[in-house]
Amino acid sequence: MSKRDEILDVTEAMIRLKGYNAVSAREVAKATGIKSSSVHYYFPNKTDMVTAVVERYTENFLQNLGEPSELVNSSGDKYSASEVKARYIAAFRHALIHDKKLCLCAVLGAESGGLPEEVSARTNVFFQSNIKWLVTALESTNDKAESSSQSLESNLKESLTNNAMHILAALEGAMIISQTAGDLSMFDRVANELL
Amino acid sequence: MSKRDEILDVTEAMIRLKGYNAVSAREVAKATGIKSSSVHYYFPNKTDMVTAVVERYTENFLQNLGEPSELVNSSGDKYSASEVKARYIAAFRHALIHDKKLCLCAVLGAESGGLPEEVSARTNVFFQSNIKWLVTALESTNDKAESSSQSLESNLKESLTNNAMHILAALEGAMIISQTAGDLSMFDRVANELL
DNA sequence: AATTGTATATCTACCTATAGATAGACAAAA
DNA sequence: TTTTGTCTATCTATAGGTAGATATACAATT
Repeated sequence: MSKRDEILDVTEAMIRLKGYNAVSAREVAKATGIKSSSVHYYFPNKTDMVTAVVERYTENFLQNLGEPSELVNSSGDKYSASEVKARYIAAFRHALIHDKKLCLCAVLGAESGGLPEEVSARTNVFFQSNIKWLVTALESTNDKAESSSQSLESNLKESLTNNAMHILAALEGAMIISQTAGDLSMFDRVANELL
Repeated sequence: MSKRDEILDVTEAMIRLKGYNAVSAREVAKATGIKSSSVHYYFPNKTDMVTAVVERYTENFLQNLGEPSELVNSSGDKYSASEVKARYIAAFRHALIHDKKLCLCAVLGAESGGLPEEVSARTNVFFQSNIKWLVTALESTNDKAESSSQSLESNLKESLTNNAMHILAALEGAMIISQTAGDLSMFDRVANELL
């Protein structure tokens, strides 16, 4: 792996644990075996560095979710709404249980009032593209009645969007609360309510 | 108001905007019209100061919610589950819309891996007492079937707890996402899904 | 083959600003 | 005359960032 990628890895991990302002170039440098001035060789300033981290995180996250249109289960059938949600939940669950860290954008979003604009803008892109993914994936299922009460065509998309926002919000919140409580099972209890 | 309370107010507001590590004694001092050494007169160190902020925030929040047993509507009837949830949502809505800030504990929870233990412990107390409040308030309503599918007595409480965690998580997440998006209406769209 | 040039990646050394905190003077109030 | 609240002055550590030396590798030039 390139040194640049190592730097991005370490920076991402540190932010996901402690937040933007708790991460310094010196710490990142120490963890990657170089000096802080060498970190500045790759990323002239902290804003650039964290912007790159958020962009990479968002790309990887969406790539891991896959194209909403290509979601088919083992029988080759289109996903049901429940299957879409389960797949989506699994992505967040992996971040929390496997990485033992929060979602990068939950952390940055919580600090967003004090971040460089470039960083908070990228954080928002993560949220918006997640909502879009969920809406698209849920739209292409058959059991559309699942999502809400309305059935007028014009309200269906809005209703799915509300549902998508709700799912994203609940998962981000559940990660924060269960991590703070030191009780990761709490995440699953919330996630089960969403299916 | 006492200088001590002014300091707590300013510190709380700053953390809710930018996070723990973006707040300094000097900034707090400037905003309260004193010098940073005078801040240390009231709070020997930052951990003490923020611990006091979180404790006060939690007390005020619970006090504002009121005793779960005393929740009665204008007709003098016990609250329905929907009314309990609406009341709970209103407390978070006030923080976001009126104060124009996130929930203190959403911010601190997101940074919890890098906080002094005293602070993260108090943050967890906020979450746990909120869950307890919600469970108690929902328990004392009549329409218990609302919350989930199980009906065995032993599972009822667990089911209510899951529901409470879910509501808390969704509200905390919704605050973060809508604040980052600069679109506070998103909060209401998520909140409506919870009723 | 030896030499030179250039890009890449790293270092040491340093600068300025700020963070958290302390010591001790001073003034007003109780 | 002790307590309360504030100040000035200062310390040490760290943050973010820059300048400029150095080393290495690879290519082009003679």
